[in-house]
Amino acid sequence: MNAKTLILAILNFQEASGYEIRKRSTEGPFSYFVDISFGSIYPTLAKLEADGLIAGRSEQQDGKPDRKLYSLTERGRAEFVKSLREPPQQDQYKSEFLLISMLAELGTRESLERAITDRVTHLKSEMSAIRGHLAECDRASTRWVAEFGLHCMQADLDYVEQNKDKLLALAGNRTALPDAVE
Amino acid sequence: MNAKTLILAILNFQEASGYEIRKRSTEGPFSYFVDISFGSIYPTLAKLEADGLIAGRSEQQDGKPDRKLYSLTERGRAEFVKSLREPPQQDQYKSEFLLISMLAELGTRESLERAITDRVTHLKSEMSAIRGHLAECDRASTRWVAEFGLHCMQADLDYVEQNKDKLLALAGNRTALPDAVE
DNA sequence: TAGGCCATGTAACCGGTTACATGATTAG
DNA sequence: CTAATCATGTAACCGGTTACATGGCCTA
Repeated sequence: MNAKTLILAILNFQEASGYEIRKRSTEGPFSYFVDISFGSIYPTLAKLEADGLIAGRSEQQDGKPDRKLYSLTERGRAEFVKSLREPPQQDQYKSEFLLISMLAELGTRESLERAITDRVTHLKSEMSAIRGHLAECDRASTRWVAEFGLHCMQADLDYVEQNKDKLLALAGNRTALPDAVE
Repeated sequence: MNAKTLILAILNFQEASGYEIRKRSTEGPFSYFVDISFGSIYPTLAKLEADGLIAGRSEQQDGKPDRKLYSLTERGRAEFVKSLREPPQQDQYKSEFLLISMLAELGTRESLERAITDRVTHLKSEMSAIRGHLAECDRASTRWVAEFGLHCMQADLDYVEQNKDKLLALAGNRTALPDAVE
């Protein structure tokens, strides 16, 4: 999942500036499975425009800086649709929390407790953000994805809350440590 | 989650060569939340050795090429344990499948059907791999993580299987497309 | 005999992040 | 008066991947 695809996806919905693209990639319904920063947005926009996949127009605003609104060209839309129909890459999932959990014996009760409560609060806030998107949007496919997210995060939350004591009990338990994972 | 942390985590369990580290990062119990390639393992091992966090020794094998086994030094273990006790980064999750789903109207029935069945088979094979690790390992924390993975993947699977028809029904439905996500 | 596994390593490249530069306006 | 929001962009850097080089052994 690269900047190009994400930008094309956002522009497929509506015209937007680099700044708005960033906002949507961090706050909107896309935010829970992608994320990009300014440093990759602006150069990618320039490249996509040079390639003729998007077109930009400048807009003056009063009280605010000028901005450059980009929209998909016909070619851009065609190419994007085509790419969407190809088999997707597998999901990427990276979790430092799970690494810490897998080595819970090396942690302290405090460090583990903190990691767990942080995870729980973070999950809950993500879920309420998604509920917010859900309330504002009635596109069936966006709803499908949002419900998916809620369902999976709820499962995550349930497991962590129901099993946190087991994990906490392992803190500092050095005797359980060495073993061949082979 | 970088190469350094993962390598240290693997070596914390036991001495290993670069080649074994790669295997464990793609096949072992770590595989479902991390992944690295040779191109980052070998240079990182060299750097960690230069920094005195790990120590390598060469071993001759008959019928097989020599290999270099690395193990944690005292300093390496101390630094690793310390880093484990710091609050972890939030999980990273990237999914092209969800992007495709969010734009299901632009897909074809075939492209969506394929994406779904690929996801389902992939999830099932990951889950059976985890069940395999579970059968071979009795470290409580590793089991905790494995059960967590199974629980979350099952939730993913359930949602997809129970709701795939809704998604499929949207394929090619252009009329439902334009809308402001605002 | 072809392909896969064992095993280490390098070089080119790439896709991204972080930090910086700039500057007006608005809300607290 | 300070901080945040709006807005665009660049440069340095970094962490990784892909592909290549090398080569012996084993299995189908």
